[in-house]
Amino acid sequence: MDQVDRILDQWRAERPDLDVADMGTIGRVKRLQVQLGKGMDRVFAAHGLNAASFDVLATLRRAGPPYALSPSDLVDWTMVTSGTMTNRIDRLEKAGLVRRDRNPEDGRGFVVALTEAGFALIDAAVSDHVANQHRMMAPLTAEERRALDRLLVKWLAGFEPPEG
Amino acid sequence: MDQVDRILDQWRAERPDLDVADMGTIGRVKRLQVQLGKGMDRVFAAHGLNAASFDVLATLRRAGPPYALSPSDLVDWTMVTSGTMTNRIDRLEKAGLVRRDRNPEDGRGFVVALTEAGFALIDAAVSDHVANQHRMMAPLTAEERRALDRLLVKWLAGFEPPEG
DNA sequence: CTCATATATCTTGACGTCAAGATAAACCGA
DNA sequence: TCGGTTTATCTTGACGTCAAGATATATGAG
Repeated sequence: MDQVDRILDQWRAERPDLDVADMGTIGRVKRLQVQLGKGMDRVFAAHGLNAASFDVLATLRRAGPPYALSPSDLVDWTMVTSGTMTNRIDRLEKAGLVRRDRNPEDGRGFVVALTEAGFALIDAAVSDHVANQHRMMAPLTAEERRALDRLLVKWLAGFEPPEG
Repeated sequence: MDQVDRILDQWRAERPDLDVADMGTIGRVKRLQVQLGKGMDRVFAAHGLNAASFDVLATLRRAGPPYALSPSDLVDWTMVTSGTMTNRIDRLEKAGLVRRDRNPEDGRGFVVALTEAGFALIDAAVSDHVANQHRMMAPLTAEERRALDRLLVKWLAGFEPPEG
């Protein structure tokens, strides 16, 4: 009997006409996301980052050399709007973790590149981050994790059709 | 090969020392939450609500008669801070969907009560909401939904221990 | 009865986000 | 070459949220 069960019981008492089984599953996804977010924020904060700045630095890092992408590329990878990305880049630039260089191939735009400090910071942070994610999966066995991931892949495919 | 797989492939190429399987699962939870949130927002907007206002009205509605809770009770049910709840109540009060009545049992506080308009609105909205959630689960079979819910219950219990 | 402490709620200031629109440069057909 | 269209990026204004602290009332030990 967790908090979600208590909510469903209330609905069943007040609105017995509704089938709230799916509400429970979706509610648990929401609550898990909140808890996972808090857990990840702690690791980011230990490196002077937050989820937004980690997201950008990690995207640049895993893109490989020369660790530089246009703001549009970053928007495509990160599920945020262009206005949000402008803010994120502004903050990271002030912190000396990225640089804006004129895009030699398109005079309308820039490329955002990791600085040396940015590279060192994200490389250390992502190691801690992965260890932390591993700890947060502890309630599930290896087999359960595989089963869960398979179900999430199938569900997510209904919203973000896989390509290629 | 979905977007999460592409991200994991990048990490495996750039940082083969990291085991990123858990990152994939957690990333999928995040992306699902974003997609589910967008889907739910559309239904809320159709009733002139957003996720924040729906959350409060639904909590009051499912509490049963007299559809009134203290701000503290609302905070306990909704995973937000007291400051956030004050803002939410302010907006709902301006919209005429809830009322603040002095709490006869505790002069420090109030009870927040659904108005007639608030009751009618949330009762209609929640019916649409449940139907919408059902549609968003369409990618999974009934059996898969049960399996998924079971796994989420177990995982979430690691963060929010069940009581009673 | 009184005062120290606990509790309930609200206020303030800072973020991160989005939608919509502004700006500027590239591209392309005629 | 030139002007219209497309694209890349940034700006603006409005929200929702949180952390920390302020305010007001209740409670209880003496």
